[in-house]
Amino acid sequence: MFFSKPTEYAIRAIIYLSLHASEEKKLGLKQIASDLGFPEHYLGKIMQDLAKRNLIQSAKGPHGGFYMEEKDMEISLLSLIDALEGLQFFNTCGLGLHECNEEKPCPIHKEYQIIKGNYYRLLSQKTIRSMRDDIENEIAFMDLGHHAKKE
Amino acid sequence: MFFSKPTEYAIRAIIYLSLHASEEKKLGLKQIASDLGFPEHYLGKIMQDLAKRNLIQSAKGPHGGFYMEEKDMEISLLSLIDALEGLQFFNTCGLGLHECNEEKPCPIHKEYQIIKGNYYRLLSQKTIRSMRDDIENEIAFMDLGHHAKKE
DNA sequence: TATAAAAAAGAGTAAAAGGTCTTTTATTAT
DNA sequence: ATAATAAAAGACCTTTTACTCTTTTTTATA
Repeated sequence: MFFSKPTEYAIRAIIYLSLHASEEKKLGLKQIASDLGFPEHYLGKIMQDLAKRNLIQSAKGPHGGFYMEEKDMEISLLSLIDALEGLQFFNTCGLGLHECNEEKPCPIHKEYQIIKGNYYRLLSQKTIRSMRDDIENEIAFMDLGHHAKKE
Repeated sequence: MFFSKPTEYAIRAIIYLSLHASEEKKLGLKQIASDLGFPEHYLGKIMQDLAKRNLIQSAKGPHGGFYMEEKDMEISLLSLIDALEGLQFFNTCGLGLHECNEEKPCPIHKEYQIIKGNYYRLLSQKTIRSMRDDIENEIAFMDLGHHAKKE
């Protein structure tokens, strides 16, 4: 994929929160990790990080857990990725060359720039809210697969 | 970047060979590694692997080294990557979901498929020969940067 | 005000990726 | 035949990434 495991976990956990949690119904780490099939304590640190950066909300103690405020849902995938691992990817040559630019382009420079541009656009257009809405309207899906809990 | 270090080293070394080596003028590992600034023995294994797969030619002993035959230059970046690390990338969901397909697309599925398709096309169109020609015609460049040897 | 619930924090472990060093094998030229 | 050259092979080391286990802190509520 394009980004690291922690970033993948963060993105999927955030989308999950946006769908199933609220200030009135916080979700505990244990439940999120088991529902998504992620390693609990590892996800714990990632959630901590997200909370510290104020990208999600957290509350300690009984009936505590994680949730998102409406404002948190405005964030785009791009900003999320930027916050978590930076956007160096978009400044990197497709063949790994250090000296590659418009004046001295590598053999795939032009086309690769366009592809990165399209990906950049995609990531900046998709907000947590827009993805949540698509899932709620069954335009998009995020199956839990074999991790889904019985009803 | 999109692929692993070994694949990056392989691609750049192959392009370098296509430009500077031939059956009459083989290049030794030492020179290739120092010219490109890659770790010598690590590159050695990668070259071994390429030779074993018959993607480049190698000869032991005095005046031995690596080179490419004209036929070797027909290979595309896509086939190279396929040979070195496989193409799972192109079958992977943009959000890491296991269950993501046309029927149950993830929230970025459609756009991501298009981007992957464009990247796939780029990689299959660029052959070693086409890239070598572009560099020889100064349409493209592959600077050695500070690794370049003095003339 | 004690207790239990839950996140926060920290230290340690495991696996994968990337890289080094040494020995062996094949080839060429003397 | 021998010596030199260069790739092939193998064992090992280092760093980074991914993950686990334990302890501490905060907070709601009985």
